[in-house]
Amino acid sequence: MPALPEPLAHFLLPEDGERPPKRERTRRQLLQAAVQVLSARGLAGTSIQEIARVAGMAPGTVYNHFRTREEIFEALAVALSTTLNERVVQSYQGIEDGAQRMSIGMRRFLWLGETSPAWALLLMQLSMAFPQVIELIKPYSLGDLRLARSQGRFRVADEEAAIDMVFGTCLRAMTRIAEGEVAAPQAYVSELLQMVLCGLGMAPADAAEVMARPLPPFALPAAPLAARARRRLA
Amino acid sequence: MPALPEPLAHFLLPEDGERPPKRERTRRQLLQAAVQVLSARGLAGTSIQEIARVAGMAPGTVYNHFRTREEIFEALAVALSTTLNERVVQSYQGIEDGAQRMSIGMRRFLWLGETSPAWALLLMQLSMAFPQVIELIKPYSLGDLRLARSQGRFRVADEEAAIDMVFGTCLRAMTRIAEGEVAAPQAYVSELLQMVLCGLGMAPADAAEVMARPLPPFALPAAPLAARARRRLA
Amino acid sequence: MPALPEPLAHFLLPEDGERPPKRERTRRQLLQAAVQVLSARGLAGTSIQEIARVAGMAPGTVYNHFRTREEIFEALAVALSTTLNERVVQSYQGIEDGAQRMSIGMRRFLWLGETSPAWALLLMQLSMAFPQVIELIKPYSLGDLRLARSQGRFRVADEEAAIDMVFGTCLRAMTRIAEGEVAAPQAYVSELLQMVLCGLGMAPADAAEVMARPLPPFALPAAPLAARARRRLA
Amino acid sequence: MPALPEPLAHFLLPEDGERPPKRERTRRQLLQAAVQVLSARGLAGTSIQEIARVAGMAPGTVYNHFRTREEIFEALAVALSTTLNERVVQSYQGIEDGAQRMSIGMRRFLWLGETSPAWALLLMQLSMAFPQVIELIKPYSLGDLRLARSQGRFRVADEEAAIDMVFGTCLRAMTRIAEGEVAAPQAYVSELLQMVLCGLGMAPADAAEVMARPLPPFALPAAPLAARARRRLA
DNA sequence: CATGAATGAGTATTCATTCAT
DNA sequence: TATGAATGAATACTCATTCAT
Repeated sequence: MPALPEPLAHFLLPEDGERPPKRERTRRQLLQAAVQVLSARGLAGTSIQEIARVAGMAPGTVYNHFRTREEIFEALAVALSTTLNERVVQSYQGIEDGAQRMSIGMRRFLWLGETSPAWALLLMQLSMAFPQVIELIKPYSLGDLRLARSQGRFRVADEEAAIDMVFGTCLRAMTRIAEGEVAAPQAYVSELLQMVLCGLGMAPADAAEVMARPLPPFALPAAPLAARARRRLA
Repeated sequence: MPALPEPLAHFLLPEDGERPPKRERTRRQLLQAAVQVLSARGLAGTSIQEIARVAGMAPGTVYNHFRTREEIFEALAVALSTTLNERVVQSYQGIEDGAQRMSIGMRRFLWLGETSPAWALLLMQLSMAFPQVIELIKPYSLGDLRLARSQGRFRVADEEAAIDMVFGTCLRAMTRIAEGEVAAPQAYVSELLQMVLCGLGMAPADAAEVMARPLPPFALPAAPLAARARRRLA
Repeated sequence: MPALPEPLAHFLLPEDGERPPKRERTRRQLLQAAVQVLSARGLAGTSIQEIARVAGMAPGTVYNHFRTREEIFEALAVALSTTLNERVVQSYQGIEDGAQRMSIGMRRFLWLGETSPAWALLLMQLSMAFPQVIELIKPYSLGDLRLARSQGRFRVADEEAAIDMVFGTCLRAMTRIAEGEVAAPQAYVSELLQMVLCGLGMAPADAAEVMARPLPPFALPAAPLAARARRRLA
Repeated sequence: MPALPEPLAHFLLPEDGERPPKRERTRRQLLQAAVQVLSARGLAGTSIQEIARVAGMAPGTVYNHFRTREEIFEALAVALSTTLNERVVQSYQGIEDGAQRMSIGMRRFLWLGETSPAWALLLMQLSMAFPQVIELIKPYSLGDLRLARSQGRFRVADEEAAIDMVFGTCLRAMTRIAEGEVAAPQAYVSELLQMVLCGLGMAPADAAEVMARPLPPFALPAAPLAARARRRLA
């Protein structure tokens, strides 16, 4: 399975210089194995025994970390969604324009479909089975939506409907991109998101201007304090 | 399982006055049973044996009509999608305005989520597993989109992206409505589709006006000639 | 399936100019279909439904002709064995030397393995499941064996053992030839049967001499009287 | 199922004083159960579920030891053939005369048909489905054949044909004996093998002399060193 | 904690046979 | 006689989960 783009790649790996306790290490190995099998076989086709086999462990071991088959997938769904979320939000930390913040979120999301189709499809699979995947992202989108509205950038009558349009469009577009059905993803994304922004009440010119701004880089998170301290000593 | 609204209810039933041959009758009973089980247990949880049991038949009988487990679901997906499609298109037969045609399609679709949540969720399940469900509808949407564009009602740069926004939004909205997560579906649908129409390039006022027009009735299809003739004789 | 050599080919076909009643014709079609399926799938893998399908009939029809699955195979076994037997015996009708008669029987048998491997393997399959295949041939072999003994050509202490050596050797050799494991069947058969004849008490020189005599032609049977009569009228 | 004669009986049992690990014990229990069911129902009629039932285990357990239905039968075929082979070869270890070695092999083989008909028939069944059964024995027979030839005892033109006569005759004779069709097996075997030896080029008197020599005892193998040591300590 | 053998209910699918038409 | 839809028991194989070691 092709690696995730850097800022996401480590969501299952120990932080730099970090050496998590064995229990945690085993758990991550299992989740990594689950990713592999899920990508290859799909949710329904993924068995505990194969996850264990891929992780190089005995089937029984899985149950020392997860009470149930479902629990593995759910843990994975939450971890993946949370990490993606964190990184995206962090990438537009300094930006004040609600419309731009939201456009960045959507662009980053669709960018994942283009650069890591396997991961994107995995995320889609999990989002269907585990609503948390989306529920975890929603608050951030809603925050940006309200910000943009208060700034007079969006003109939205029904927040709920707006969020549904945003997520519905992005989920579908991500799938189509990841499945290789979109010939020129860059242009496609640009046009698609301009339409969405217009739907949210922006004038076409403003939407185009927002989409023309550069996408801020997608950085690694600052290492947690403890890890940073340890690294300094080494 | 609550009945489908009238114009759809008969997609598995014999036409009025029709008495299909036994083979066809059994096939429909099986599909009906499949609907029940699918709704209750979900795609992955639906076994051939339970379909047979619900249909009051032996497991082997299923294989006189479908070569494979998949084939049942696929047949159901296609039948459901096709019927819905036919009825919707028929309901706006006389209407010339592309924007209105498209808005009617979307409204009718979401209306199904409201009036027949179980059926709507079934359709969603099937649409994930069988792309045909959507591919069968696409050409009609695309036709209306182009019509509206040629009439100067829509201003769309990328047809593909536009279609994805339409379908993505409607699929997600339909699910949320069917799952009862939307408090006031009427208003929600109105606002949602106005946003979509704006995204497709309409001015807010025009979008509002289109959405204000009445939804044409959803009629039973004219019976096929042969059936009508037979009925007249009876 | 490659045709059987002429004198055997017609064991499932109507005699020349013959037009058997429909019942008989259907029965033969079923047996022919059974041959095809058996050759392709083996005894255990042959289903009634496929025989019917290959014969272009409904499964139920089979049961108008055979009470049971077994019965088809048995009928086929007996028919095939009987026909082969008849033709072989007929081919050495005029020959008086018991040793030669027996050698001809064995040669003809192995010749089938070489010229019609598929049929030979079918015959082997059937002979394992239906002892009749062999029991039908035995009396003829035994007759020839006794003749040769009374002529002082064979020196055999135990008839039963002799017959078992003959059949055991021929059955195994036929299989190996039919499966293509024998590089030079002609020489192989010659050496093999010389050994068998020596085992039956002949001197090597006599055995060689018998095997050097030409194999009499394998002719079509004289048509049965009734058929001949009918043909003359036509 | 009647026990196998001693030297063969243990091919599924732990060596004396041995206590194999659990996995191995279970595997042998499964093979033993397979023997029972195969003998009673035949190859085609033997189901995994019945093997498991007879072994007192759950059906799934079988698949922890054999990947496939076939694999059980094959494992059994190989184990049975190998053990028989080993014991026979060992029983004529010190004998130098190739003709005698070969005659002992054949006699022992047919003796199994007489003393353990059920096992013999099982072996026949397996030998039809799994050529390995015979292929494993062939090299030894071929070795003896060549030895006898080099000693001037056999006069054989075609090794391949000779081996086929030997195996063909023995397989058929074994079946007939095991099925109780032979009234006086001792005499029968003696006459049969004299014929075979004559076929291989011996003079009748020599063949009779070889067959008159006593059959060497059929001993248990020397226990492996480790096992012997352990036993001494106990 | 990790192991991995064992479990046993569950699954899709096949197929000989019956029987109403 | 032929049909072919229906039957329903049978079967190989899977897999989440348990538990003794």
